[in-house]
Amino acid sequence: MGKLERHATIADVAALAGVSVGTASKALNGRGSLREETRMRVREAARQLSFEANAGARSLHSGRTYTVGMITTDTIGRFSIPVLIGAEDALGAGEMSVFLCDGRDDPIREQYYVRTLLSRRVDGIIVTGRRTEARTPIAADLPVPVVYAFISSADPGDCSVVPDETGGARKAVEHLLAVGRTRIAHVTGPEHHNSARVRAAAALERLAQEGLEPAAPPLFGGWSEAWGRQAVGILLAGRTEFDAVFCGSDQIARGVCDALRAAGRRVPQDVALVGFDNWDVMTEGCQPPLTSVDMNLEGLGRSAAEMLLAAINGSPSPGRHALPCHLVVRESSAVPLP
Amino acid sequence: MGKLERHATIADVAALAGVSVGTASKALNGRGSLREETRMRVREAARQLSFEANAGARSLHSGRTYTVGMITTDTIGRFSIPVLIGAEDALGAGEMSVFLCDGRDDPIREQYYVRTLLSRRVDGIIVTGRRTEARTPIAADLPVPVVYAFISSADPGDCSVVPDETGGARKAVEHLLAVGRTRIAHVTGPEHHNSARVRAAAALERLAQEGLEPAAPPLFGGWSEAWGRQAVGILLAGRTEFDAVFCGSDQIARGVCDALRAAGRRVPQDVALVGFDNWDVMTEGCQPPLTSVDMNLEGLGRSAAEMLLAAINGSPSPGRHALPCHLVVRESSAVPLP
DNA sequence: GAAAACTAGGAAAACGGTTGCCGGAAAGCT
DNA sequence: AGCTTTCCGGCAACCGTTTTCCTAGTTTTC
Repeated sequence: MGKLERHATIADVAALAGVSVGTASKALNGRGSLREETRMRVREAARQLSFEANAGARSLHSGRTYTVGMITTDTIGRFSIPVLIGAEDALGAGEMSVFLCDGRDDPIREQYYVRTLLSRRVDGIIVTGRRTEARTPIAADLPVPVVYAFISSADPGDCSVVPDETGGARKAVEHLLAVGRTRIAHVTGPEHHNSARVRAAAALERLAQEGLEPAAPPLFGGWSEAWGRQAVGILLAGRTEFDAVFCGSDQIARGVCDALRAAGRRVPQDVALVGFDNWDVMTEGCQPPLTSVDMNLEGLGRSAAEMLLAAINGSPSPGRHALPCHLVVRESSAVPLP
Repeated sequence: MGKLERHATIADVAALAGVSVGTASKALNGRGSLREETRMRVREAARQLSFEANAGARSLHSGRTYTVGMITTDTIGRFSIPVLIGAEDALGAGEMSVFLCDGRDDPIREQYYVRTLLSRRVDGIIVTGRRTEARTPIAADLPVPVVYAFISSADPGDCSVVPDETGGARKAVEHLLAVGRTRIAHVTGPEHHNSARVRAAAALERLAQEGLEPAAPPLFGGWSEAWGRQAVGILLAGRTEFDAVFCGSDQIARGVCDALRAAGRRVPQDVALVGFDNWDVMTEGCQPPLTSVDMNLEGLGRSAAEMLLAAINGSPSPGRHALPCHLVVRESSAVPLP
């Protein structure tokens, strides 16, 4: 299996087909007026040399590279990946290639990437990250459009696409109410984490709307299973009874589930359980399978990419766009048999 | 926050500095012989216009683009991501940018990506994927070097970097032997899956080396927790006793752990448990924390990137390179107190 | 049968950089 | 003063494509 020595150029193709370079270009791009026979001859020559036009040279002329940069603020993680996949998919369909840049929470590294992307003349940039918090804009006065996905920009003039976590939390509570639960507790991540606060606030508000109090003040802790287990201890030690727990993440929910079972409470008969993220590993591993809020991250990535493409074509969509979450109901919150 | 209209060109810089284009280029790249004063003047002009040399135009001349393509055979998943991160890191250090391409198990899509990457004149390509199986080469006679990471190429002349799963499985068994277990069972994924077969074979072989039989024939099933739980049922129903289970994945191990506890067997006192993958979500979520084999995927990605860089610079490393796995010991296999 | 109207394809100028070569000016030497 | 050397920096070619303009040849038209 030899290695082809070098890439064929259009000059090679032209020579082989016995035409000028310009004519070869026209033949391959369907421009100009050429005899069909000539066109075929050139195409055949190109095929024979497995010619692929040099995209760099081409974009030199067109001013567009058909590439975009994707920068992750923090690390490429569980949340940024679906966003990334969705975006890659939508962009690939538009014949655009994606530069991957892992920011690693390092501002220096991030700025280096921004410069690199600009020198590569990307047509646009997507910024994403692990959390939904608003962040300072990646740079001021960039010559290309930028879209923030999942994470959002602190500048309201920038285009950000985020999940509607408030709506998602509300849906979770509404579902628990619909299956007849009224003594609902909330266990979630650290209070300094934006998502934890937003989801907790939305849950409380929705309960208040029904004239209900939560079964306990929201329990802020970590995003781990261990915290979920620990939180159950706290709930059981408290005086008030509870018939449902809405958790800020699936991992917490799983911990809660395991601890409840260990304490002899049945899920969902005694306690209904709803998680957040709809992460298959957790929802399927949980016994019983876990009801959860899905943020549709892949769709979010896709939307972000579409907005970026629109912006590149001159129709920006500034502002913060919140995409709906939806609830996926499974056995952990199924109505108990009468 | 306005938008800069267009990228400054070196001609703009030259004009502002009052020198010719060629001189400007030399000043910025430290070539030629120029007065220090001139150099500074040009640099200042470049800074003022926030000039970034057009990488496409530049590579037109140098013949190198300082980009590589990363194609995932199947989907961007739990295994390909660390590989990808490692590779991106190593390449970024070498000032190379990465094109991300998600093959999605679709050969058409894959071929499209190969063509695109070639037209973008990448300096090399890394192919990765979800499984370690050998795959047919991505294409014959490519004009750029290719390295397969995690997945491997069926052509032994290609460069592949893979984890030494055999060694990893052996280490797991050796560890169980070292903590005094002799009646060891093996629960793993589907038999048609390469990793399942390789790991099982290595485990059996290592046992045989001690003159031992497994506590039961290897149990092939799925990679899920559910299968792990189910497998415990099978083991308990069998006649032979067992004092350890080596699992083909952490998810299986976790299922096994939960089911053992539910059946009243203590981990690690009654049964020691070792998983595979060292996936934090599982090893930490498990009660007790899970001992597991780590394939060092990030390091693998890094190695692959380094080999690719070497190949680009003219020193290819053909063949299949197996990188060592290591065992991370946690409580699930701790020696029981005497 | 000549002028007008097409048609097919070539020549050359971009696009944005890099680099080898060369010439002019200043400085050093006799 | 005249010659050589050194130092700066400009000129132009080149990288691979696209596109505009133009010309020569072929048809059509009256």
